Amino acid sequence: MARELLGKVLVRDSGKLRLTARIVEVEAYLGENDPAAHAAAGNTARTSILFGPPGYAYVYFIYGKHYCLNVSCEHEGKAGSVLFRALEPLLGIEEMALARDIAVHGPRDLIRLTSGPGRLAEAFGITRARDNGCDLTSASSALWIARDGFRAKGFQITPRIGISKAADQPLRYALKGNAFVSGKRPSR
DNA sequence: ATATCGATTATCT
DNA sequence: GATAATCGATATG
Repeated sequence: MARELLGKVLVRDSGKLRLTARIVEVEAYLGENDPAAHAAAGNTARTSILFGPPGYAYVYFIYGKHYCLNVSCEHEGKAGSVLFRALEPLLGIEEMALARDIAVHGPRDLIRLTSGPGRLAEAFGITRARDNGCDLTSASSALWIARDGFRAKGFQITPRIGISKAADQPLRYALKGNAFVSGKRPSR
C-alpha cells in the first residue's frame, strides 16, 4: 500500500475550494503486532478506524499541537495503516500558505508547506473532528486520494522516522530525489 | 483523579 | 544539535 500511494494525489474539496498535492513520502505501520503502531494499544475509541475496512482516514493528535493523517489498510479487524509524511504542493498553494500562516516567496518556503506529517495536515486543514473516518477512496469525499498520469522515476525505502520502538525496520517509502521528502537529505 | 508521554515542529545556539 | 511547547489518550491508583 505504501508503495502504491507514492505518486498519487491527495485532494481536499471544501465548497468551491480545491487543494491538491502529490504524495512523496509515507510510512507503513503494521497493526497490532507492530510496537510502533497506535494499533498496538488495541481497538480503542482513538484507534477504531484502524480496525475497520481499508481506505478510511485515521487522524490523530500529537504533541499537543499537530494532527497527522493515515489511511487504513487491510481487511476489517486487521489494523495496518500508512502514515502520510510529505506532499508536493500542486494546486492551491496560496491557500496552503494561509493555513500554515507562512509567507511563500521561493522554493525554500514551499517546502515548509507540506514537508512533514504535521505540516501537511495543517496545510490541508486536516483535524480529527473534521476528517477522522473519511472515505479516502471516494471522489465525493471532502478528502480523497486521486490518480493522475504521474509515473514515479523510482523510490527508496529507509527506516521510519521519529519513533522509539521498532525504529530499525525499513518501512519508510519516498520518491527518489524528491525535494519535499522530510527529514535529513540523503547524501545522494 | 492524576501522572506520563508521544508516528512533531519551531526556534533557539 | 538541543529543547520548549502543549494536550488528549492511556495507564495507574
